[in-house]
Amino acid sequence: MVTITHDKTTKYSNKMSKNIYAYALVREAIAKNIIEKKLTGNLPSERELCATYEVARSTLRQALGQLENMGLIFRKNRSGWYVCPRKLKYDPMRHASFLQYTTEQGFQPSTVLLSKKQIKPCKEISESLHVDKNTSLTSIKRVRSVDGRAVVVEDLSFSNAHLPEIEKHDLSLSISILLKNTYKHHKVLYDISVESCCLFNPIAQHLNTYDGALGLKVTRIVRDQNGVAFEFDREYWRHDALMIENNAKLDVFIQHLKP
Amino acid sequence: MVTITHDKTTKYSNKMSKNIYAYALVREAIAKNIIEKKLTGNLPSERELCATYEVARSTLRQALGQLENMGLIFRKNRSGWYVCPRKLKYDPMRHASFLQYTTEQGFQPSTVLLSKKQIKPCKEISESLHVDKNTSLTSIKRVRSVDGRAVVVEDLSFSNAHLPEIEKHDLSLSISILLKNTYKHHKVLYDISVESCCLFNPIAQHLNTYDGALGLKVTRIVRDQNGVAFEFDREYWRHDALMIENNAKLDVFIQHLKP
DNA sequence: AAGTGGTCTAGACCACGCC
DNA sequence: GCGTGGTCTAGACCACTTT
Repeated sequence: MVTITHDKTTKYSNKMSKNIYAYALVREAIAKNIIEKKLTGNLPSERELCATYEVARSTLRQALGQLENMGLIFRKNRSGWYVCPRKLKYDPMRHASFLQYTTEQGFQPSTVLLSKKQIKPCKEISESLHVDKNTSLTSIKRVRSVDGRAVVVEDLSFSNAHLPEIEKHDLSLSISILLKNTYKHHKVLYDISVESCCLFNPIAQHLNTYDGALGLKVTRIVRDQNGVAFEFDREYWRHDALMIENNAKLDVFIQHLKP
Repeated sequence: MVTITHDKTTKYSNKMSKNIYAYALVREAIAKNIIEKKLTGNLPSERELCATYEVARSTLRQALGQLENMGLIFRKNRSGWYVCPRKLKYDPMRHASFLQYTTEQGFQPSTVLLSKKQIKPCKEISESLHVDKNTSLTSIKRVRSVDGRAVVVEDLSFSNAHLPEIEKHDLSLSISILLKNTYKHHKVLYDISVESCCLFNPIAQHLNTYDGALGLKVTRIVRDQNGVAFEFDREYWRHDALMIENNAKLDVFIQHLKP
């Protein structure tokens, strides 16, 4: 049970004044309580919040939905609303393992391998890796968590020709370490793209969220030191778990790479 | 007026079957029509769609909201729902002007200067630019559009000391060209961060969207060839207008930059 | 003036988590 | 079995855009 501060004289559903709507007032009131740490852990139940702010449940849920979009709160399926933990900072260009950058930031990481199989590439992958659509690729799906909270589903496809016997390794561990130690890929290039997306089942289920939840989709094409693409990654992140960060790099150097 | 295809035998509000909910069925039906280009331009009115799919308006709006999160449709304030144009590809690391990369992709760009003033830095800016909190900075706000659709609000802060008389230039034009031609900054480094966010007024209004709409926040710290930070940018993008893209760069080179 | 989306209500019942 | 959030309805009125 959590008690929250709330000015009893405020009529949150009084929509007449200055085009300020009830859901916005409720949103701001709850946001204030979260930012000032008066609200932590789980929120009171929706029906309780309705009573507190004197609004209908759908109005309250509009406010909660926006707080969710802001990355302040999230829901566990049918169990309640919770204040979001801090975001993980992630540099998709950096040659660092999930284990490394999560522990650097004080998180407890874990990984579960969902599947491992041989696939034929879809159009996007065959074009990106420059392989024929009948080439066999090793495909693995993994879900990765920080502090017990699932944050990303990865869908990785590897060129068997480029990484012989890749399928025989333990692929729930760090791929970047495997590339370094077994395949001697110390120099790696990335093509990255990031966009806003929706998470649908079954990905949403793996992330303990709902069908249609907000996400961030990160796509990576990994190349060896000669520029040959050998790995295609799709990462579906919880939108509220992630801040993409990339530190200064010299534009000039990049131009030197294209002689 | 737009006619849409729709299997008349499907009862969209029959929620009993296989945990498939009405809003998900409506969402998929409309998405299919958009992807197959049977729906273009503006959608039928909400009340019309309610009748078509035999659902209540709030159920329909849940479906529309998810299609909006998917980046398939967007709304113009109280005028209707529209199919989204294609996304702009944007590389925040690249030393290219807005004019350049939009026209490269076949868009018609435009920029409006909203304000230009001298400010004192907030905590985040003073730390990023390593300047005292009493230092005066030139701050400009701009809104940029492609094909007449506002897509990003920029909030740029420049170090006056580093860019003397910056305030005297026409700041609705390209800053990167100004840096090159006037200040001879041919080599520039960036620190970038990207995260999901909500757009609130007045930013939401500049982007012709609603208070609480989804957005992407891109933060950039720009440094000169010596690594000295002289510009702090905050960019608030429509979430449905943008795909962040960054092409392959050698990790090794970056390590060489830190001797 | 008519039509649109935007806000809001007061209910109802369901599916699932937790005890 | 109780409490939670999840889905859904059928209205009402408002603010704004379009005609």
